[in-house]
Amino acid sequence: MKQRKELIRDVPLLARLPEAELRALASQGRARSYAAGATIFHEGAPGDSLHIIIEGSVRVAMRSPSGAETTLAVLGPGEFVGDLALLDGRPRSASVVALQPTKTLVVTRNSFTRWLSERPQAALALLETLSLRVRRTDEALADFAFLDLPHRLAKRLLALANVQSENNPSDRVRLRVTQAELGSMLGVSRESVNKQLNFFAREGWIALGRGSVTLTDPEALRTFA
Amino acid sequence: MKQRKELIRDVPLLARLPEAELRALASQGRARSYAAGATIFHEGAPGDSLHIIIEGSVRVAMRSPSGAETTLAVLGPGEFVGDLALLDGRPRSASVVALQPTKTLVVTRNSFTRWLSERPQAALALLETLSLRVRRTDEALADFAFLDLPHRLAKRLLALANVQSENNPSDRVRLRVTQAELGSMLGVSRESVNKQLNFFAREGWIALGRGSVTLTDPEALRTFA
DNA sequence: GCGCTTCTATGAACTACTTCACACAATGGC
DNA sequence: GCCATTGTGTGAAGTAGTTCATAGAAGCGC
Repeated sequence: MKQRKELIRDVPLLARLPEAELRALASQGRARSYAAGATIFHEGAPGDSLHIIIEGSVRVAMRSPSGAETTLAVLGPGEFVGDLALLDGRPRSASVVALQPTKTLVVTRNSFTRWLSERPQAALALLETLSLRVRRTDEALADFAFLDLPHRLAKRLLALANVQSENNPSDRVRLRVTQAELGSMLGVSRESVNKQLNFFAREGWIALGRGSVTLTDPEALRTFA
Repeated sequence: MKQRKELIRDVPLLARLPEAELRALASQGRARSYAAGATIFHEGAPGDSLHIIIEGSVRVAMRSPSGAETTLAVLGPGEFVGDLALLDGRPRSASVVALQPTKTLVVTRNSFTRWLSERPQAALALLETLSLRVRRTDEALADFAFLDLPHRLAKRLLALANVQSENNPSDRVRLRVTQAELGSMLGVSRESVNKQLNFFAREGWIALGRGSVTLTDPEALRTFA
């Protein structure tokens, strides 16, 4: 019980709520575990639960009619997925798959909406979080409209580095991501990502490994993007 | 006074609130008028007000470093802009320009947040609206990643038709939009839009005019998209 | 009514991506 | 240790978009 409450503390959205309210939400949740590669929920399915990620990481993705996939986000501990279906009652807008063995805390719609309607402050915090999300997505949309692959890729690498090294401010950040994954995030082919990464590497801005990209000169990347 | 309250009734977001609460919000708002082409607010500016559109229409757009523009949305009476800056306290994420002579009802941050924090139901309704917005934007993002111009264009025409003919369910919808505007919505050049529209026209699905696109066979367009 | 501006139309040359084909390297299962 | 799988690297050919140039038509200001 103690542990769960502590974990929820890390959720940016909820971190500022009084302890008693945290305890109330935590007590409603049920822990679940997923193996690497397991699907937490499918795009289009009816949704009545919110997952707070306790451990591991997940990929949020949408599928095109023709079978291609685009990655909307990769989320880790302290973040949550499934809130949309909960708030507006519609089917899941995207699929969520565990990237590693992952533990989540599942909160059902009933307990969440009851909890939320009793706590105006939580609703305001959630509004703020959703606001930021709309901003980020709008920005991504603008990037798609304006920027070519080299610049989008540079931006994305820096964004990934930002997320990963929040507590570890070392200069050389090593991103664990494949070129195919980058392609699916950017809406381009794996080959194009490869060629562009090799260009960055020849400039000395990054170093490539199997399944990893290491930013050796983030500053140069930033001025490029 | 009566009139203002009636107008707010049309805002989808707020339409289900009890009358007394509507009156409370309306009494906080101040009417403002903008000429066609006037800027309501600028991307990057500090934002402390929400605009509810009473009359006319506005274009929400972001600008690239190199000066190009992308249109995120075109909104009409009953819709609102500026909510993000109000909810998360950040600068304006996009610029808003009046397309026609436009009247808005301006609500300041102070009165809005006070009003909102006293009304849990309103917060829930807003959460639902923002949820739907996140969904729409994510979908737009997926369209950018998956679809080529012909399909994106077809989809956009249908979406515009949907918005415009909510009350007018006639088959032949006439959209008042220039090809340059379509290009800025889709992130492609005006010329590409032109060529694709002409293809649709040759197929007999639409008819073109100066500053307008008329959907003559929406069904065919839909099966194409 | 005349001219200015906005909008549509179209072709030619260019570029940034795509798909396909293939080679090779590292890792994991057993 | 071997094989199957997953990931990277690269070139050739194709294509969907770009920019640039140029033209005409429609509306608007006065």
